Amino acid sequence: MTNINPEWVGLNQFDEDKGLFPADMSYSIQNYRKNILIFRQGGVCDALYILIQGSVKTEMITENGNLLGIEIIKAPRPLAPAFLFSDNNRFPVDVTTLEDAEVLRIPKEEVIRLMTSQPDFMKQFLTHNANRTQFLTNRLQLLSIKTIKGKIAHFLLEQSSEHGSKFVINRNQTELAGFFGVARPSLARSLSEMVQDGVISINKKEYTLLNNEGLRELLL
Amino acid sequence: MTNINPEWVGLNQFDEDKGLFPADMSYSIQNYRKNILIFRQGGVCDALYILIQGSVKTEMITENGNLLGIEIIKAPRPLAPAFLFSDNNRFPVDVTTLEDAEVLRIPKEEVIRLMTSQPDFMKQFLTHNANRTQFLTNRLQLLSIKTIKGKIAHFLLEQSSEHGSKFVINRNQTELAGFFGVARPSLARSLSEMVQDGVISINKKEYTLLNNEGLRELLL
DNA sequence: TGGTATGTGTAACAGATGTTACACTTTTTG
DNA sequence: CAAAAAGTGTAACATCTGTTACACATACCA
Repeated sequence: MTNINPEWVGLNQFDEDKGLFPADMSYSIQNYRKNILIFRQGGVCDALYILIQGSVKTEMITENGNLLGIEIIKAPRPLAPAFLFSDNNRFPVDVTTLEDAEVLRIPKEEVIRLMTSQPDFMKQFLTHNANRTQFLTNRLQLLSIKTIKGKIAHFLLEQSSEHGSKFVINRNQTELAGFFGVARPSLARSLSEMVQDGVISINKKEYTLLNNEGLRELLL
Repeated sequence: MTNINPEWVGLNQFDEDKGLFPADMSYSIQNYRKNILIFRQGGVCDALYILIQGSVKTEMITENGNLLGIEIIKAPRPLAPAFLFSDNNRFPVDVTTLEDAEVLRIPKEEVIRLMTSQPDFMKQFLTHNANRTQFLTNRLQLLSIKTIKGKIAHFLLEQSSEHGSKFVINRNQTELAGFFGVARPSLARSLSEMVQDGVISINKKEYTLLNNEGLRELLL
C-alpha cells in the first residue's frame, strides 16, 4: 500500500571509484547468498556498509509483520549511511538480499579516519547524505500537501521550473499515482478536472501548464 | 494549513561549545534587524550559517506567495546545514528574522578544512545531519500512513517501545492533530473510537495500550 | 496482422476526513 | 474564588478519496 518506489528513493551513490579508498584502509567484505536477512531493524549500526555487488530490499516492519514500505537497492550504494552517526545509531529497517550480494564493511573509526585523511571521500560522503536529505525534504513537502490536485500542482510546478511550461513526463498514471501515494482512478479524475478547468492540458505524456496562478492556488 | 510545528522539526543543535572552533577559524558574523529576509529560496548556499542569537522563521514558498510550511528556529542552531554539500546547493526556503539576530558564517572551504582538522567538529556536524535525516525518515513514515487511526497507532507503538504500555503524552489534542496533519475533531473522533474498541484507554494525558495486535492491524 | 497486455477514462458507490458549531470541562489567571 | 481562557467531546453535514467495475484506446508481440 505505502510502498516506496525505488526510483524515487535512492538517487546518488558512491561511485565505484575504488580510487576513493586508500590502500591501507581497514575493511572487510562479506558475501551473502540470496534471500538472507543481513541487517535487522533496530540492530546497532557501527560501520559503514556499502553494497558493491547484487541487490537487496529494505523493509520497514512494525515489530511483528506488517510492512510499511519497501525499497530496493542495487549495487553500488551505501546502506543507510546516515544512521552511522546518529545518536540512535540503529538500522531503521530490515535488509534482505534479493540475489547473491557482496557488502563492503568499514568500521566507524576507520570511516572517521578516512574522512579526515581523504578529503574526496569526505566530500563524497557528505554530498551523498546531503542529497538524500534534500530528497527526503522534497518528498515530505509533497506528502504534506493534502489534496491530490495540490500534489499534482506541486509536482508540475517543480517540473516547470526546470523544463519550462511544456514538458514530457515519462511515467504512466499508475506510476504517478504510486509516487503521489493515491489511487490511480482518483489521480485520473483529478487530472481530467484540471484539464476541464483549463489550468493544464495533456497530450499523451506531454503536459502543458496553462495557468500557473490557478495551479498555485491548488497548493492551498 | 500544513504548518510544521517547530517542536517536531529541529531537535538537535550545535552546542554553544565555542570550544569546537579553533582560534584561527576564518568566519564572519552578520547582524540582522527584526523582520529581514536573510536568505531567499533558491539562493546559492555556499557557506555554513549558524544562528547564534535571536530567532528566524523559514517559509517554504511556491515561487510567488503561497506558504507550504513554516518552521521557527531559535538560536543556537545551524540553518539548513544539509544543503551546503548537496549537488543542488540552494536554500530550500526563505529565511526571515523574527527578532534581531546574529548569524555566524563559515565559508564552505573553511568548513571542509575544519572537518579534517577538528574531528570533534566533524563528528558534531555528521551527528547533527544524521539526526536530522533520521527525524525526516520517521516523519515521512508517519505521513505515508493514510488513516488517522494508523498514524495514531504508529505513534503510540513507537512511544510504547520506549516507555512501556502506559505512558504520558505531554501534548494536547490540538498539538497532536497538528503533528499528524489532521483536523482536531477528526483526531478526537478516531481516539474515542479506539477507546470504544478497547485497543487503548486514555485518562487525561495518560495513554494505556490494551491490545497491541489490534493497534498493529490499524497500520494496514 | 491479429491478439494480448497495458494503459486510460469514467461512473456509482462507500468510507474517511474536514468543517462548523456548540456544550461542557479543565486550567489559568487576576 | 471567580471569571476568562484553553481544551475536549460530539453532532450534522460537505467534500474528497478509495474501491470496483467496465469500456475503450494504445502499445507490444508472435
